[in-house]
Amino acid sequence: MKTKITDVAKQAGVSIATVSHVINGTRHVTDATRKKVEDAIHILDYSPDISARGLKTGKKNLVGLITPDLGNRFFSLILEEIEDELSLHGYNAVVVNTRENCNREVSGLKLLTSGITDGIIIASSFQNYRDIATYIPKGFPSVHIDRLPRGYQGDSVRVSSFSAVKEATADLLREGHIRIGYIASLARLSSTEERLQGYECALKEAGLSLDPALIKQGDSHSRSGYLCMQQLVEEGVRAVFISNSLMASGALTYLDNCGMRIGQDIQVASMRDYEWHRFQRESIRTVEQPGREMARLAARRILERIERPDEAGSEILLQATYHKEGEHSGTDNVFPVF
Amino acid sequence: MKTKITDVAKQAGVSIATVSHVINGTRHVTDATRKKVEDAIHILDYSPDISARGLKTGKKNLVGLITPDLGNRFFSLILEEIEDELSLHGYNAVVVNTRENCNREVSGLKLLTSGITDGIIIASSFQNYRDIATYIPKGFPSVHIDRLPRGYQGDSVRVSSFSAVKEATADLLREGHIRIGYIASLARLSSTEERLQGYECALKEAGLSLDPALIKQGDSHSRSGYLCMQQLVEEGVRAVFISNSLMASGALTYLDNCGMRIGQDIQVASMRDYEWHRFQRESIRTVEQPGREMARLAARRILERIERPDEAGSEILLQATYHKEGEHSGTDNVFPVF
DNA sequence: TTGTAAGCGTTATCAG
DNA sequence: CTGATAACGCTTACAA
Repeated sequence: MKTKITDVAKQAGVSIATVSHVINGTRHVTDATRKKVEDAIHILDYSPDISARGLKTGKKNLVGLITPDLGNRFFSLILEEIEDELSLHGYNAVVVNTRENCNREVSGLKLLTSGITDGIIIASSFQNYRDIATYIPKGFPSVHIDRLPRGYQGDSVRVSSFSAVKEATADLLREGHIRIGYIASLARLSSTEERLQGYECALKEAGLSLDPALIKQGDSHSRSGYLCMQQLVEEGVRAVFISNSLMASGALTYLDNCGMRIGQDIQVASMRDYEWHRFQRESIRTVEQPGREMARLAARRILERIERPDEAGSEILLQATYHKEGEHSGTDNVFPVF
Repeated sequence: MKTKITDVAKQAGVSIATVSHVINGTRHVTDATRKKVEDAIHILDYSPDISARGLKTGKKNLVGLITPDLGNRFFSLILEEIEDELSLHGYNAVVVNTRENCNREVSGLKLLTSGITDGIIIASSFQNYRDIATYIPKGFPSVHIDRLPRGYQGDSVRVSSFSAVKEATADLLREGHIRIGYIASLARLSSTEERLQGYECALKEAGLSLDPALIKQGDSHSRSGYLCMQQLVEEGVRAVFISNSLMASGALTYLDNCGMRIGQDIQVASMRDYEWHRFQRESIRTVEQPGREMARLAARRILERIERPDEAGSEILLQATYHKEGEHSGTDNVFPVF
């Protein structure tokens, strides 16, 4: 049996109110009684039931985080950054990992919105907001991060990669590549769509038409990067854009395996979601996302919303940046994250 | 304002007891009233406050997970496996990421043991159990995984690498290597200690004395793997054992950078905590941990303990296995996890 | 300076 | 078959 506040009160010979007040420092008590209470707490190893406290006060000092893939360094990095920012303000964070599975996302959502947290930060796997809207109580503090389900109106923080991807593609075109392969990430995500549009727009402006055979649909994991790259090489492609780092890892593995030299036999451009040594060591052009900044902003935003739930939400939009080889930011980190 | 059970009762024109009972299917109601209640729930978008429910019932259907490093694929893999097993039994999982920081571990422990979960699974960063014992209420269902703080007596699941590491080291010795480098992981962990003992034991049995200069202390991250490997190479070492995969990644990066060929210029043996393509493609000997199995067992054990809190806890001990090059298990996965 | 008691949103035990 | 009501462990007026 876990000890409760009444046990402490009995042990200390005071009322439960007094115990509560010394714990929370919420009114003055004499040094003598304070000591008695503190001793009792120590003897009984008491710690308050935060669930009961939350029920009474409506405050939990906890924010929930729903992330699609903790095995992806991009998201675990975001998680770490959010944790840091929240703990600066006395909040804890708990995570639910959905693995891009919509059912798991729904059950995580139900869990985190039904009384244990003050608010949530979510990177949703859903394409349309209406499919999850039911599970987020109206007015419940929440900010969407990285991905924006269609139709969502409230708080969000994301980074636009459109311009940077377009620039990267244009750069490859400028060097004379006509047939540029594209490895796309999970189809239903807003980020996926936007990056692809950057690619398409660059082609269009160069007066080229889209070749569907050069656009391969991956699933954001390294395995699909490998397979898509294989197909593209068989198509005879000599330049490629890869729309996330995990798939880039798989793609590079394929190129290694078949002996193609990056920067020589084939030109590679890729999203760079996090520090990774191969990006430093090889001739890879990258589109960098300010992931940490996005995370910080999301954390601050959820805290604002928890404090002022009635204010209207809004979107924060950051920009990704294009880097030619050797121009990576954060080059102090030449070590693989992995 | 979140809708509560009284709102639903009012809307449906029944008592709150009835609402509760249709939600939980805990007594018979006529189809007519059931319908009224269900409609009301739907209209109002009601979902029960699990915190209040937990307060009343003492059941949360939630287990907390405390993990030291979600950026390490070893742990995110364990997390995924635990999630799967728990959800099979109707439980959810929430994670707290400590990043090997003892303060964060303590605050996570306080959070998860004080009313929101039914039990916890923890991979602790503490060396001695007494330093966290205060924060785990006596009798609170908990199982330790992967690492065993000194003095802990209850439920735990871990894998012993002693024999396998010894075997790996002996193998290198057998091939004529006398000066075998060792890159150790975080010093305070039981797993670190045990692996090092495997190495030392092999040397001793070969009649060799320990050379402290060949044992480098890392911190379990890839960066330290890089640096330690650099030092060892400067020591003139031509064979090395690396005691976790993350550090192996860093170490291999160093070897790449200075042009040393693995399996030729230097022999590498390493813990293999998860599937990783370089282990498949290069001449690296590995000591494999059954991480997924460990996770499954831990999940089942915590469920048992939640159901029967009074039974005595016990230790489950798995064995790591030594593999020479090309003998890796799970070779269907030739893709990098990363 | 301290204690009593109401109430947070549920479930469960009674009656009806 | 359904409705009042006590209780879960806590915080917080309100009293003393």
